[in-house]
Formats: sequence, C-alpha cells, structure tokens
Amino acid sequence: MSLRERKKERTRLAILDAALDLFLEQGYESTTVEQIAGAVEISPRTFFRYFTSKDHLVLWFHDHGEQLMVETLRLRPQGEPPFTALMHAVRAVLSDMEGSTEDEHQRFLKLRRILDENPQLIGQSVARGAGTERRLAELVAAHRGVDADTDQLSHLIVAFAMSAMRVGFECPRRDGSVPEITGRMAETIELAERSLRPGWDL
Amino acid sequence: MSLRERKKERTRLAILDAALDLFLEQGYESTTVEQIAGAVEISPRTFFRYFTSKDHLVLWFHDHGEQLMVETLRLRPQGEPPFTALMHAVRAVLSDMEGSTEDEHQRFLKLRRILDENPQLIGQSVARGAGTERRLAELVAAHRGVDADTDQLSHLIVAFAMSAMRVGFECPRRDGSVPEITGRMAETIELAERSLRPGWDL
DNA sequence: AACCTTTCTGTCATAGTGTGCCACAAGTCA
DNA sequence: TGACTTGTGGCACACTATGACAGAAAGGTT
Repeated sequence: MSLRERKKERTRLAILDAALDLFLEQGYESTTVEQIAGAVEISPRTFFRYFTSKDHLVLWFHDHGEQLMVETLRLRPQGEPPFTALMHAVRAVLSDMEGSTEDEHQRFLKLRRILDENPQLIGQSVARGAGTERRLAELVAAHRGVDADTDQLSHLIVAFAMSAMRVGFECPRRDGSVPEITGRMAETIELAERSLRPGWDL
Repeated sequence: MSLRERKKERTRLAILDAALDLFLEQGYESTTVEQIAGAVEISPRTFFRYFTSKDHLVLWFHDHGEQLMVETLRLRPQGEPPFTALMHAVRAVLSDMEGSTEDEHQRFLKLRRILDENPQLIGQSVARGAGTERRLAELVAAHRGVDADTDQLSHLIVAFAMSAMRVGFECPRRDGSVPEITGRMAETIELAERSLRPGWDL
C-alpha cells in the first residue's frame, strides 16, 4: 500500500469520524459539509471527492455490507434455497462486523445512534440499496430459472430477507456492545426463518 | 367546499400533472422546479407551498396510501392477527385505487412509469415512510401487548407487510391498466400470506 | 539531485433545492 | 364597502453538489 493510498485512507476516516461526532453533537441536518471539511482542514470541494454526498457518510457501512452480501451470495452452493442463501449472506455481514477493529466498532455504534435519531436516514439506505435489491432479485430469479420481470416470488424473497436484516439492525433500540447487537441481529434472522413456511422459496 | 379550496386543489393537480408529464418527457433529474412552475405559470416559491419538495410530487400517492392504511388499521377488530389486519389495510388501499377517477388512474400509471425509470425514488418512498413504519410497529406492539422498543416480531410483521405491498407495486414491471395492476398486487399479497407459517404473527 | 508524470487539492463559478421575510393581491365575511 | 384572513410573488439567503482549471504533492526515472 503506497503512501498515497494510506494518506487517502487516513483522510477518509478522519472525515468520517469528524462527521459522525458532529452529527451526534448537533444533529445531522444542522451539520453542514463546510463544518465537516473545516474540522479536518480540507476544502468542501475535497470532501465531495471522498464522499459523493453528505448522505454517503451515513451509508458508508451500508455500501460495505451490501457489497459483501453480493459476493457471499455468488459463492453459495447452487442447490441451496434462495432465502437460505440470502440469510447466509446476511450472516457473513455479521461475522465481518464482529471481526473488525475497535475503531470500526466505535464508528458502527455512533452510526447506529445517528440513524436512531434520524429515521429518514434508514429509508435513505434503502433508497441507495434499491438498485442492488433489484439486482439481487435478478440473481435469485436466474437461480430459480424464472423471469425476474414477471416473477413476484423472487422479489418477495429478497424483500423479506432485506427486511429481516433491517429490523435486526434497528431493533431493539437499546444500546449495547457490538457483539450484543450482532447477537440480536442473528436472533432476528432466525425469527424470520422460523416465521416462513418451509419450502416457500423454492 | 369554498372557492379558495377548489382553486387550491385545481392548482395542486395542475402542478402534479405538469410535473409528471415533464418527468416522463425529459427525466426526473433533468426537470427543474423552475420548469414545472413555469408550465403552470406560478412562481417557484409557490410551488414549494404546494409540495414540500420535488420528491414530494412522486411521494404524493404514497402519502395518501399510507394515511389510508393507518386509518383502516385502527378500524380492524381487536382479536385479528396483526399481519392479517395489515393485509386488510393494504387491500383498502387497492380498493381506493380501483374506485378513483380516470384522471387519478392516468396519474397513477404515469407515476408507475416514472418510478420504474428511477429506482432510487422507490427507496425515497420508503425513506418517507420510515417514520410511519415505526409508528405502525408501535401500533402492532401495543395490540400484541409487548414493548415496541424490544420486540422484534412486531417490527418484522410490519416490515414484511410493507415489503409485500412494495413488491406488488413494482413487480411485474409490464404495463397494464389500473385493474390489472391492482389485481397483480392482490396476488402478491396472497402470495405473501401463503408464504408465512400460520400463527407466526401472534 | 533534477526531471517528468500522475494524482490530489483548493479556488472559483455555477446550477439547483429549499426557506424566511415582506409587501401585495385575492378570497371571505360583516 | 370595509376589515380580516389567506395565498402569492419577489427577494435574499443557506446549503448541497458539480465542472473547470491551476498549482501542489507523490511517484518514478535518469
């Protein structure tokens, strides 16, 4: 990893940390890009070279998780029921989260508090993921040998899986350590699996 | 209905129609508020008095449907399983849609095409509904006699219901008349109900 | 070291969304 | 008609976001 790349990574994290702290201190809406840029001593223009938008700061983790899900999904065995495969992909995200550094954990906990205080941002993350959700539905449809444009079940499978993940992330809203939260997310996933009729996703 | 109110309603619909047509002609992003305002001969300032944002134009129907759902939900019998009650609320939205005027149908079909071409807007509608989804979860939790903050199942019930509604709305993506589309949405709802284990939402 | 190339950064200009404020016009009612 | 309420337009302003360009920093070459 070159000096250049390391510096970029350091700047990116500095922006992210400054922003998360400012959001917690004075609220998401009340914090401007100018303030964030000022806190890390860069120009506002440079901010937008690291993050495509203000929202992007909050959706950073979401993007990461989503990418991980897609990758995991491609590696699942062909014969596996689609919903089960998706649940494994979600679990891969949980494992990744548990295995990250203490700094990452802190960022995750801060982010969770910010999302809790700004419900519209949770929807924003769905907004960002809408395209991916559609792509996932296409993967599932292909796997099931049906047409993604007309098969409702493929879309429903993905929508249910993402719902379970989202509910696990948001609820319960009590604070806690990262392992506690991922533990509860795992519970929600199992709850979702138990709620569905065996073989519904074939 | 006073002259004032009728005039307001007429202006609102004029704005909406002009905007939907412009979005279809030249795309959502490429259309500015100034253009929309110009097309109905009002000032941009006045536009924002009718719609809180550009997004709001597209989310207009969503807001309407959501409001209808909450109202329906309050009228459902106490003993009914929560998910069943939610499904009835969704059906109430479908009936309302089927019972509206030809103009409303045209707007709905245009909107559907716009949403199809701009996937991020679908997520936006979820973003807008995030708060309501939380409130619905609280209603469900109260109904089940549990604490909304800690009970994951209540949130999952609402999330699944909203997923089913969304999938029904988006998919299949073929065009069709309003009754065809609502018919397919009803199918998706039934599919969701069949996919779940009986008694899962008690 | 001096040099050139590539990449990053800041400045400036610009477009677009959204809001507060105030004067004025339109509608409502006595 | 006159008083009152509400809607409208114009203006200034804050904020997000992007394109263009010049200069600084990093990387490699001789």
